[in-house]
Amino acid sequence: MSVRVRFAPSPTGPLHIGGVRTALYNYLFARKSGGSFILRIEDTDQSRYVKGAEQYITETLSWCGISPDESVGRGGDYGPYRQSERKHIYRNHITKLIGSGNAYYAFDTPAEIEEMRNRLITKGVATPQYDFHVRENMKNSLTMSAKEVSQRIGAGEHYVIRMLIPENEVVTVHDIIRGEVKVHTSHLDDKVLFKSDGMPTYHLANIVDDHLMKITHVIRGEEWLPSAPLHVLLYKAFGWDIPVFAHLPLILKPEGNGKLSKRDGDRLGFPVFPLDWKDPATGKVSAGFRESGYCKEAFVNFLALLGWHPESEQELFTMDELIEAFSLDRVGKAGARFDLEKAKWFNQQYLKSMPTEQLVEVFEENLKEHNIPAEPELIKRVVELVRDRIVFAVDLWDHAHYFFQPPDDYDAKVIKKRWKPGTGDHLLLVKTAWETLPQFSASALKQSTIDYIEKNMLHTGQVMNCLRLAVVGAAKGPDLFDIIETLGKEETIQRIKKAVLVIEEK
RNA sequence: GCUCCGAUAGUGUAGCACGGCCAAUCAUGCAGGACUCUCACUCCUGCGACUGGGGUUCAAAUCCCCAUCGGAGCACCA
Repeated sequence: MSVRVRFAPSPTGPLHIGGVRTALYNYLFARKSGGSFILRIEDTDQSRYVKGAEQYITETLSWCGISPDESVGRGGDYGPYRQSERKHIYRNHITKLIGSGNAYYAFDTPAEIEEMRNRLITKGVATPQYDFHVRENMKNSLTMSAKEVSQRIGAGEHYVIRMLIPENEVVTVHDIIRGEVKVHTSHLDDKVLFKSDGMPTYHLANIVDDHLMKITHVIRGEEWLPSAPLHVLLYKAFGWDIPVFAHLPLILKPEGNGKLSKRDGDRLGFPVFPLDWKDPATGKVSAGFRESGYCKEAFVNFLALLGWHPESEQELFTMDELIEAFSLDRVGKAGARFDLEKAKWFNQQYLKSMPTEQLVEVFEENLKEHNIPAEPELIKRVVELVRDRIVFAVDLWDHAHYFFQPPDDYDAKVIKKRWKPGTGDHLLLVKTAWETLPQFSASALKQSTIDYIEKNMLHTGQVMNCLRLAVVGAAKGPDLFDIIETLGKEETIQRIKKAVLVIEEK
């Protein structure tokens, strides 16, 4: 039987990176085993539906290179792939469950349930829930005649359908990552399977769809582990084969305790979403990795290693290499802490191997934004000079803007440390020496400068640092003579004259 | 509170199913150094961990028990 896995998000907001990782692991597992990866939209809760969320999910997966074999957009033999379009299917199946005595109608109002809970609490019951202790005392098809049940339903009375949890059993969940997880049914409650609005709950819809879509492995977040026993019971009640489970460890916030949340991103200033997300209600924008300058390869690579470790010590993976190396039994059990530094490191690694042309494209955009026209040759040259010192492609501007616009101020700290009486004169004399050079090349400039320094018994740093300050405005950047050669004779001379004038005046 | 899950350096982790090769891996981070006009890059060196307590054993990071700490779940949400 061929492997079939699914990613089944709810369109209630932007996909969180934990969700993206779940999708990624499903995808890797499917590809590795030559199986299929299905994208199913779980939109059974109309009240929580958020416009644009489904689109966001699709766009995220597409950005990451995670392409579903079957989905709303692509279609497939097991559609529809949106749960809201599968209502009738759930209806049919729940009827079977009632027929076999595994589920029952319940007419209790929310107030009545609340009252029941309060009663249990005063009796000292630790977990006041709708279960075998109380179901015989509630308003449901277990306690009333078939006639009364059909009368109530016929009269249009609101009702839900609940799972009848068997009383004294031990349910075993087989999980690739965690081994066997055993839970006694006395701790489970009679979960609602069908809501009074005519929609199934997650539990029912999920099991029915997974079975109908022939899902072989359920790979999902750890937050589902507690409800896995219920799901096993449901498969059994239907008489279906139970898929293999794999509950992925949580992604933890960078510092402190708890799982990573949207608020952490806002608070600490880093993205927790793959793409920018504009909340349709508030208009607030949450930052995404893509817009923050991460390349998709780095993002995927980073995510893959968040909770999974390959057999080798390899850290840099292409998607194909990930598929090759991935296996569920090497997914860790403990929560994986989100480490932004590591994410940056990945991005830097990918930036290094990125073709110059791609970086040039980014930088051309930057220049356009700043209304600076420039020759393609020059742009390329600049990108080559600074590309080693950036973490994000968008950093190019920070590291290269001075090639296109003269500094408008000079780093005060550097002035204080390096600029001595007489420095201005030296710079002007060096400049004069340069002007007589037959060629304005880095090597010639360097030779000429060294000659001057030696002849006047100066220290290298004394002159060089101030030259850099005059040309760049700060103590940073690539080789000074490369910068000057790139800038050209006229521009360099202008900048030195201006710098001496401005700094000596202070 | 109850149920379930987890715990190796600042962080991510390897090692744990089959106990000795573990004076514990790799990377990141940090510190120092080399290079150098500067910032980066690169290279070198260093820092730093088996949550605690019992037990089993000749031998425990690894197996067992307890404790502690942390997490998740406990809806007509998914």
